[in-house]
Amino acid sequence: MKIRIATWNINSVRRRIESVERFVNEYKPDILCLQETKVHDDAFPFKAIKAMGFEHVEINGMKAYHGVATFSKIPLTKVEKIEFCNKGDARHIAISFDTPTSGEVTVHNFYVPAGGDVADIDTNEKFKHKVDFLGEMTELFTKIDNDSSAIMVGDLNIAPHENDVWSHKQLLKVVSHTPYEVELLKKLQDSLNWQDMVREYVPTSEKLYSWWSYRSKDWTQSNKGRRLDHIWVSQPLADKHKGMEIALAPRSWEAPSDHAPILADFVF
DNA sequence: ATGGTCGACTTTCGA
Repeated sequence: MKIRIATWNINSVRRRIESVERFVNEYKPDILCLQETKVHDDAFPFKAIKAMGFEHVEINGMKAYHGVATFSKIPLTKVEKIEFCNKGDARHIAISFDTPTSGEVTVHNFYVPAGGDVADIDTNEKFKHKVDFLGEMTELFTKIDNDSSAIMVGDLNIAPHENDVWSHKQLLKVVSHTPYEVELLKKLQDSLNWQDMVREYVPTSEKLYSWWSYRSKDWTQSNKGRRLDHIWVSQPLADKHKGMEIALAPRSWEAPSDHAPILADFVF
């Protein structure tokens, strides 16, 4: 059973529905996880997504902000949406499906709060939200059995390694790369002994990014990126993935998202 | 140069 899973912060699914369609046609994911859909469930473009071949469309949205969605061509055995931090926002959706070799596999789709501009929980409510959110995620995965088959994808809004950002020194105090956030991400990774799948394919000695700011005339020329998007797998799946790609082409499509999609191939 | 650009039922905020 070959399965291709993709994750993409789309920055408004309605503004970029044509890009989603092009991405599906060209990269052919079996499961597609989107973040920042920015649309209330009542206005979600269901028909367009189903027309792309996804029979199963699971959404968790809110008006104007945040929102995640997971589309699947594979029948689902379970769907779960967890509300973190009791703030009424929509940042998680999990789907499960059956496999011949790994039992039931669960794919968690996350959009972690960006955290605002100042890395201080006392003066910046958004940063406190980010810290609390990561804490609740860690708590959740600590409770889950280490033998379970789990995949976590999404925009975690943290670039942990020195080569996950264009300049380690210049970003040390910038939210997304502060030592405190990196420490919290490490705790999250330890909670289920997650494998950072993407870095299995590109060693930490090499620069690797998935996001480039809109505030740059030519993102390819300045190449001031950060690796904010991730795919992690639990230990039972550590040898089930067969390939990975950060798809750079969609970042140059017309009216692009500021994030590039990431693809992961599995054989179960 | 403390800039710059996106998207959202918007004249401002979140990213």
